[in-house]
Amino acid sequence: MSALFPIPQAVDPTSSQDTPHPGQGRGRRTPSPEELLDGLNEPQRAAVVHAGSPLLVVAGAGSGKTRVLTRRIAWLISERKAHPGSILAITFTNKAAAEMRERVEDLVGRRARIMWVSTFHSACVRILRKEIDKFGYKSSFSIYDAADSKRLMTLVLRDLDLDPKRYQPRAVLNWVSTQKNELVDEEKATANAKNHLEETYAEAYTIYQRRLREANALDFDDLIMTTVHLLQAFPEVRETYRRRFRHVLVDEYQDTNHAQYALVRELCADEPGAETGGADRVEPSELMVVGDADQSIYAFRGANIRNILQFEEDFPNARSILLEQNYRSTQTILNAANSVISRNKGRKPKNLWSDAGDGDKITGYVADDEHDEARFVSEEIDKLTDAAKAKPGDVAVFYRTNAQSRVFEEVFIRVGMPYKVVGGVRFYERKEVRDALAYLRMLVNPADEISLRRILNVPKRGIGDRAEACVEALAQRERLTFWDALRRAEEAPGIASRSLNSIRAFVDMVDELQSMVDAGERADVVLEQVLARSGYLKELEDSDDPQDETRVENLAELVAVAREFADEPVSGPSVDPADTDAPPPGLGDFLERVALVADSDQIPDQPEGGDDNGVVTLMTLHTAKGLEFPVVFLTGLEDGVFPHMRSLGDQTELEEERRLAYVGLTRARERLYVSRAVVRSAWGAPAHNPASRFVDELPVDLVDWRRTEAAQTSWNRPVMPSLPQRNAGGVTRRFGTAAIRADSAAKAKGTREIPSLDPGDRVLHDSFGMGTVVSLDGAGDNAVASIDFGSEGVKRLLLRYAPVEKL
DNA sequence: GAGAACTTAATTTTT
DNA sequence: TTAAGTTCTC
Repeated sequence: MSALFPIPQAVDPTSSQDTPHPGQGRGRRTPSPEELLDGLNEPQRAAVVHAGSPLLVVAGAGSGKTRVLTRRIAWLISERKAHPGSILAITFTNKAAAEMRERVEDLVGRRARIMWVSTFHSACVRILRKEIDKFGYKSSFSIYDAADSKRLMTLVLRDLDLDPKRYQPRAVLNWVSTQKNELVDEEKATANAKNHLEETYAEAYTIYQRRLREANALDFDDLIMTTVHLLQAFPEVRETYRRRFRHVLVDEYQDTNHAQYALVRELCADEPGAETGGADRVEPSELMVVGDADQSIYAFRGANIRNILQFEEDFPNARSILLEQNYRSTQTILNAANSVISRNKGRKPKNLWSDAGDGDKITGYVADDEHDEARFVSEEIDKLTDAAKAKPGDVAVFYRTNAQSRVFEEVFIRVGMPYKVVGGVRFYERKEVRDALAYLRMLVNPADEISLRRILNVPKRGIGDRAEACVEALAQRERLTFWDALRRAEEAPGIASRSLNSIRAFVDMVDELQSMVDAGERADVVLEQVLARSGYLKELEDSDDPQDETRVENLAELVAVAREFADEPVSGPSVDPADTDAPPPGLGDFLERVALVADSDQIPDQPEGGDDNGVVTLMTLHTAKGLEFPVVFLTGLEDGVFPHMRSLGDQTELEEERRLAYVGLTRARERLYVSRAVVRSAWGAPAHNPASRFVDELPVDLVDWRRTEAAQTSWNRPVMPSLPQRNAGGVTRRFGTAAIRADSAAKAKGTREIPSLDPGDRVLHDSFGMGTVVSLDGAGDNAVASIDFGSEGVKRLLLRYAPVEKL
């Protein structure tokens, strides 16, 4: 757990090409123009030197877009004399940001440090910390992650007395998130509501926002939306940032949502008429966006491919540059990827090519089950390492969902293969880590009710539900924050005197800790004091639950992370050197950093030669975006797994899955493996999945099948009246004891019965909410219903699996 | 108020 | 299968 933070370090092996003078990058270098263009092809050079109009770089996988971005920034500073502080570069992850900063620094020296290179979210936080007082927030606002948001929404829904079955926090939050990504605030959402469901959602949205505000907190989506609103509401603020950022560069533009697009526009768009044409008029900033529509894989969280497809319309007289030469993979791998992605409709044709030669064929393997598949992968890695063809650190294993990592872990542990799972149950989502952070957040921002109530009785200190409810009642009656109500708990009617004593002790402890924070104490010291004084650590240490041992270790790790942070030089990424009044990084800065880390920020840095052979990296396909590995295993290629079951009935979603496959295939440099399991256990019972359609889309002559389904013994194969059809939801369960068990379990639950539906019926779906049946196809197990879920759109659902209930 | 025992729901992807 | 949430019991 050492790479939780983007510690600047070259990871991409190709980065060495960009550091021709190692050790010399610290000073104030002035590279020659030739040096900055060295090794670039024509279109790449054009992108680096382009000046003036908005620029779209369509960068196919592995076409060197990161090089183009870093060289361009260096070019701006070095050749066009741009002030580094006038550059805003947006990347997808913190890690990518740190890498980019490092590489530019290698080219032009330390002055590059004051560029803003960050994610959208970090950049917005930075702006908001400075400006959000204009909206009545305090600059110490908390950032709520998904779990905090869910907790808060649960409270809101409870307050509204809504049936928790009908209105699940997740579903409501998804809806709210969509609104925010579209820059629809709670008032507009209320006005837009077209039916009862939307009215209810809008009401929840309104109260949710009110409580966020009372807690002086913003959720992830608020960070972007509020920044846009700020720039729109205060023209002088907007002018400040427009004048400041003369160069805006956005990476992964295909994954931006509407709010992010609007933010870019606020900063960069030319605006006829807004100014009177006087001397005050600010020339629009230079904008460059880089992306690849074929790698757009975040539509589910609001990303809008239209942003990249219609860039030329959005920004008149924009120029486009296409990068098609791939410097990463063999031609075999590229042909496979091209073949798959070409099945998507309505895409701009693009053909990646490489002069790296054909290389090895793709290796295919059909496993009996997921254990067999994992064993195959591990044995294959063994063979490669024994033959010195690869080191564990060269290898990545990809899968569609995090749950699939378990089998690989089991096998890898058994055979002693070093590995690291990226993502999954993340460090910062562990209970003990979240508890510790909740303490810290509530110290910095006592209005943060969610954090405060999370730890109010953790460890147990005799402040139970009863007492908590009394305090909350007091808070609501007196219009106090929960914390202020706690301080005046003796006024709460009906509160037990025993609870009152506990509350007093708690308040005293918090007061003491808060005075430490106010005194500017280091984050790690505060954290240690929190763990000690709250008794949290002691409770874990005294426990005989073996799980609690690892919890203690995780907390020690968190303290170490805090210490590392506190020891950082003052010019950390979140401190603006241009701000002379910027205080040294404190607890608040630490929490901010922690709130914005992503899975991909923890990808292990590959060792630079030496004896260390690195570790195999396991991750989801989504996390793999932007990375590359000499050896890639693409696993679980089964219809229902990948493409995921929920995408099978929907053309748009299926195309997104296909883009995901394209991303996965193009991560490989030399060797690519594709595998699937005939039988895979999914929540208890084994399921029999047909081959992924993406396998069929690979050119046959490119794949060398090490083992095929025909190699299975006959009793292992499905003996079914109708063999699995390649249709929407071609997922079949095998007959046999397991299937019977699954069926009886389903019956016992009473929800897995296939509902008999007719067009016009009203239904309730677990995540889409209420809908109306439009039409039905098929019968029995294969029955598929088209259901209109209003704002969620019309979905085709396989009734056998879809969590729908007839109303 | 706390812990045990039970039920139930969820399994897509994440800044 | 597992985790999280709810109810029950002391």
